[in-house]
Amino acid sequence: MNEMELTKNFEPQLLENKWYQHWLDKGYFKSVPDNRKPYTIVMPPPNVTGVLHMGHCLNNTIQDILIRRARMQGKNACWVPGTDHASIATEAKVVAMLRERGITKSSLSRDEFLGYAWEWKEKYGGIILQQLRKLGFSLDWDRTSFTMDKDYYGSVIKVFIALHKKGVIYRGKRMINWDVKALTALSDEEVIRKETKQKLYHLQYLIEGSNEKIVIATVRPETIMGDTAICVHPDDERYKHLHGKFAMVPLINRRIPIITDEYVTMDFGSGALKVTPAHDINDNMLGQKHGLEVVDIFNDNGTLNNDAQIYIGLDRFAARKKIVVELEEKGFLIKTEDYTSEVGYSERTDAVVEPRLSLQWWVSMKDIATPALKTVLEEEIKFYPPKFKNLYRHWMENIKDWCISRQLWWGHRIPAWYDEAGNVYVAESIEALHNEKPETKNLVLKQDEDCLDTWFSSWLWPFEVFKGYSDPGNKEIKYYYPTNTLVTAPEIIFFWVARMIMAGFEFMETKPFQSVYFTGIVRDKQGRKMSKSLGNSPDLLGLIDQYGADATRFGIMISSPAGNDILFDESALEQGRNFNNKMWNALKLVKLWDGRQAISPKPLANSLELTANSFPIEWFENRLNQVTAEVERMMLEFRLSEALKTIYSLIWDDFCSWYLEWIKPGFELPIDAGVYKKTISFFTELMQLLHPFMPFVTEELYHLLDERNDDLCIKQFETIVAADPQILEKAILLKEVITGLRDVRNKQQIKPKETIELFIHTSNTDTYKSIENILAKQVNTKSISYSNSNVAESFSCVIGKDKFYIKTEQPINTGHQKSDLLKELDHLKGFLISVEKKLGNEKFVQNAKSEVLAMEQKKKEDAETKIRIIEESLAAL
RNA sequence: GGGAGUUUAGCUCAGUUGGUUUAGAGCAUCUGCCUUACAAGCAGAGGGUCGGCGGUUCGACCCCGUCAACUCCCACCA
Repeated sequence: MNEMELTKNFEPQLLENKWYQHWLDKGYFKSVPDNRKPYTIVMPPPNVTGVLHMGHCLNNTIQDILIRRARMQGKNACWVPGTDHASIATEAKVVAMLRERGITKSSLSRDEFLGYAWEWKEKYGGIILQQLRKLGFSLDWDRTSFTMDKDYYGSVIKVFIALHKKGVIYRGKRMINWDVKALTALSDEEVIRKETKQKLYHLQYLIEGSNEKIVIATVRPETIMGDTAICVHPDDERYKHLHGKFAMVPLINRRIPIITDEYVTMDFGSGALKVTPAHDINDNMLGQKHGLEVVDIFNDNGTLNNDAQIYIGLDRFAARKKIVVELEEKGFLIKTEDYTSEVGYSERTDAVVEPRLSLQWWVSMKDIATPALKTVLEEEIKFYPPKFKNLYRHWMENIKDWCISRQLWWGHRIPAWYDEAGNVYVAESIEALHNEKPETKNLVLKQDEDCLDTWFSSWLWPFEVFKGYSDPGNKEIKYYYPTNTLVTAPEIIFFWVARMIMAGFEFMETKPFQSVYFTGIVRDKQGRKMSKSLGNSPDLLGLIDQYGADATRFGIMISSPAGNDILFDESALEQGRNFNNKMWNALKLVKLWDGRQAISPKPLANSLELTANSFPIEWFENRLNQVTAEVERMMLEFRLSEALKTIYSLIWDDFCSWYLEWIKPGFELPIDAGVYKKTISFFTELMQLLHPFMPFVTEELYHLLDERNDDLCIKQFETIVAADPQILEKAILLKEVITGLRDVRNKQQIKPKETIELFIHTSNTDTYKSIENILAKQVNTKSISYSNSNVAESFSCVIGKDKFYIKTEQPINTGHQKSDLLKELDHLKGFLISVEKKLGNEKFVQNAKSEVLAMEQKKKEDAETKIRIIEESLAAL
């Protein structure tokens, strides 16, 4: 390859498509069971309605890093993609799409509607999966699953039946959260509670048979028509004389009893509570306890019904306004105050959720939660970061039954049939029912209109993508399950993570995954969560176009320590792009030397004789070993962003800034062939280490570095070799000396091109001799010599325990030198005092470990030596 | 109301069972450089009494208590 062909900067766009297609063509991402150890991740299925956003990018980049690394470590890596049918979200999209075409859902039959829905799904449902390819994700696309695939659908139904048979699923009339916009029940988890400014209205109800009035406080005056009691605390002296009496509901004059219950807080409002069992969870509980009548005054869509008697057909909030006016006119409203409380909103439609009494299907959770709680507490499933364990435990210990029926068509239809007498029959299909119970053949049966909560299908995801329930004991489920790591957002720990663990134990008799990595939530610079409604999500595809996929992956990973929220800042992507460029330019430098190689005078590898030339190689080899081991440790603890930082610094600082500069031959001089070869091999190893994080640029450079007959993507890591600490220490000294001398040059304003004469006063001449040529090049000396006495007319400085004299043409600014030395002396003396104090402390000497003691002793001696050298320098000035 | 978390350089964060020279990185800032890969760069530098107070310890960024600020989760105060 001719260096002229290499562009000035790295240009990712074309390469990315090229390499992704190449990887696919080679089938690198495909997995079939074999003799290797499996490493399995099931991707959290995005909604079919979804488009790529930051959350997906973060989430899936993490998974891709884990999967790619596992693949390169010789494991059979299997990453399963798929989508979730997202019942309520998709149905809302389809309804909106139909509305644009002038079609209402109610004008369609169920089958017609589902026809449109499938059409929509086929057209838009794959968009997000296509977008994921842009980021280079190494998913096994042949395994793409969908929660409404035929077999998957069948399994969901079978699971329902199995749980129903066990009595875990039941039908019950309970208070549910009703979404008046989507016209469906919601689970508690789908309700978002938000602080909402409201008014607290104080209303007076007339006591029957007297002129006395009782005052209650409410934020929902429109529900007074559903009142069936007033409740006071039994000990409340103010109301004792009213016990057992009746009050009249304003405007409609219904006679309701005054009851007592300790539930009532005496010092809130007036201490009297209106009880509306149909429209409030607590009131309902009170109603049940006291046998109160239930008057439901709302229609499904949140308008008032006939039982409300007044304002029939009006929306609840419109009715509230009018009722307040009327109550005021008629003297029932005595006070209004501002009041803030939490109001529930539908996660999907943002409508204010209406508590409502309704007949729904439920999953009894207590029993199935038990093993799922235990497995996390005992860390058979490990959470990263561990703080989520507590959250999980708290929820699981207080778990409530799960409402799983939704009044929607898009989803898994509940396999229950009703006869005309209202009896319920649960079976896989009408045919199955007839077979099981032949007597049902003569009945007129109607299937339940509702479908199941989306999460009732996605809780089967980790095993059903391998057909673990529909085809139990098959080869794939045995091989891939339990999966290794689940990577997901903490927001869905209850929706999904907890339920998957329950399903794992319930249906597969074992956990679904070994560990769960909770990512942070992506926020904007102001710390706000990224959301569609705020419009603060950046255009991810635009960013990929602008910076490249690798830079995007880099940017998002470098700023996301496990479990911490990440503040998205485009400058991180810039850093990623610059990193690409840095590596690209390093490649250009190395390629410049290709064809300009000189034969190595002696073999470098395994050479026992350390020549000055071989030190950079010796060092980098060890440094590489050291970092490789560090990265491995970090990866095992899921400290991905730290691992990336470490590799970044290894490449940028150690390789580019130090190593390449050290081996760089003089202007237009040839490079030692052995050094060249080693450099290519280091570069290759660096690319391999980085590859899981930034797959495209590394693959490209891998191929540009040398002729290859394989791809980096599947190149196996070598076993980790221990690093030699002595060589590493020597390099640290060398770097320190170079930096220190450059600092002197800078401060003395010695021009970069001007050479200096360097004299070293050291007890360790051999060490310096072996790295002399590097030192000479790096600080631009014309000579290096060793001297144990002061060098006249020179500038001196102390680095480590050695003293350096610099002679230059320039006049020396001793003022600078003096103040620097004094500053350092000050610091050292302070330090020495603290160390001496420690060593003078008898208790320290008695209690501290011997290593610690020895170290303190050494600190003291070192400090004393340095102080002596500096004082000498000062005296010589 | 209950629970959890956070507080370290101007900003974003590391700091792995309390002792490796009185704290590290990236970004930003300052100084000098178009030096034979890279100005999207190179070489250097400055910047922190680790939120406040108290305690345990020979020794605390790290453990305990307390106060303050912020964040999140859960919960039925109308």
